[in-house]
Amino acid sequence: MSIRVRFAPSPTGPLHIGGVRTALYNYLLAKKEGGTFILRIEDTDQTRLVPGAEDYIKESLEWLGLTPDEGPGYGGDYGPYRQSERKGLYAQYAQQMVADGNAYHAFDTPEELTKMREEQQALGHHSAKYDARIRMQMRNSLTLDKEESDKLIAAGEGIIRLKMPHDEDVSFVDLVREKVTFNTNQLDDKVILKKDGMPTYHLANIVDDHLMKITHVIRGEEWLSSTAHHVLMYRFMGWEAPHFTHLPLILKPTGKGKLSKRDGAKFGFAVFPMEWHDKKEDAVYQGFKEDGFDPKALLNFLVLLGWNPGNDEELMTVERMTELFSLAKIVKSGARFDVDKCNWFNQQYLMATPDADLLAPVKAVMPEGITTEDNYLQTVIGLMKERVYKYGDFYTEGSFFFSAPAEYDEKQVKKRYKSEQDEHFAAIRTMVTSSSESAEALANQVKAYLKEKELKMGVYLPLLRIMMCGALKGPDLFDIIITLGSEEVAQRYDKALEVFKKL
RNA sequence: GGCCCGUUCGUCUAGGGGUUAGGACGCCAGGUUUUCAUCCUGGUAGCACGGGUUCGAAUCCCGUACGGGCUACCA
Repeated sequence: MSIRVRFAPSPTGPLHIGGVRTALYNYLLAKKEGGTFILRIEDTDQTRLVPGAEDYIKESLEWLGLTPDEGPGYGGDYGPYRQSERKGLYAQYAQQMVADGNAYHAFDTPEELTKMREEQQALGHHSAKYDARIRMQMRNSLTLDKEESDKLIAAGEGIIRLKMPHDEDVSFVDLVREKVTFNTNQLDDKVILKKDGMPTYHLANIVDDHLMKITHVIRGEEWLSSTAHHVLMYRFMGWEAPHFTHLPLILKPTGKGKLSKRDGAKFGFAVFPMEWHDKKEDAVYQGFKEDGFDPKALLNFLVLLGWNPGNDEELMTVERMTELFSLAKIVKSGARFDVDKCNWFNQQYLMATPDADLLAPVKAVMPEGITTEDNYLQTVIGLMKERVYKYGDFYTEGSFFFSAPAEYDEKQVKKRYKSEQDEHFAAIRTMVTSSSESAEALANQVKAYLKEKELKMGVYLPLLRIMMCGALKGPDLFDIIITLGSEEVAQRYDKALEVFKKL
């Protein structure tokens, strides 16, 4: 049987980086096994829907290259792929479970539920569950007489809850954790069909996974605790359950807890694939795309956060990941998000990408008002690419390619500059402002002069660099001079010397 | 609180009864460079703790501690 996996996000906001990794693992398994990667939108909670979130998810997946084989807008024989459009499908299964005695109608109001929880809390039961012990004290089709209950159901009142069997161990195999067991006495009677007729996650999930012939469920660890409910429902329906794999969570770089939406701003990096404008909060969350990451680098970093190929390979294309991927090698424990390593991956990709291919993404993140010839920018890219991490760094780290230095490293200038050197500077100026055939030729010319006059390279060259760049950093000095062009070099030269004299 | 899952360098991880506990990021030092970066070489640093089992435990078992998740008519 062909493998079918799904990535099933809820369109309640932007796609979190943990979700990206979940999508990636699903994608990799599908591709490795020649299976199908499905996108399913889990929008059963109408109150939490966020406009634009679904489009954001799809755009993000496409930017990352994780394009679904089936899904809303992608076609497929098992649609619709949006749960809200499948609304009519779910009730019959809930009703079947009721008919079989595995579920029941409940009529408790939210107030009654709150009251029950408060009472239980007062009795010393922490976060009381609607379970076997409690259900006989509540208003439902199990406690009310049939006539009354039927009347309420006919009036469209109530919801449907799963009826947990008494004291039964429910086990399932998690492909990374092996056997996991829950006792039904610890499990609550989960709501499966809501007042508005929508299913909850639990029902929608098993119905759709079954109908869509999903073979492997790969999802975050937050679902591990409710998997016993799902397993039980498959059993109630007489359906074969898919294989389960629960992924360890991605944790904050430091401190406690899982990586959250706000950690991006807190630690200074993106936690979303693309920029997200939160209208409700009137806030903008940064994205890896806008931050200047190569999606391939992001994926490479993410794939290793919770999985390894079993050897020392780290730099991998998606094709290579696909070859090597295996659920068995997924790690059990949570992984901290390490910004440094993420940057390092991007740098590796940057260095391996031809300059011409970098042109477009670098232009895309250039600040407004900065316009350059493509040829010029490509030269800058070539010179700068092994000293930057992200696309935006070409501008910030290589600012001297776009405007003359506004200030100079005073300390370094004072250490080296003396006005007696002016005669030599005049001579060097002539060399660097006349056209040279190459950086190498110019370098030889200047160095020959310094040697002839018995001057120190360690004094003149750094000063020359500071004239051009403002500081002791950047690519080869003579490459910079050639790239800048004699006119610009002359201007910077004169301006800098003037400043040097006053220091 | 209850239930479930987990714990190897600071971080990501390999190893899964006998290893000098391996790699990568970071960091440090040296080399290369006029500088920064790249690159090369070297270094730093780890099996949470306590009991078992065993000739022998990082590895198996139990407990403790710590971390994580769940505990909604959210997903």
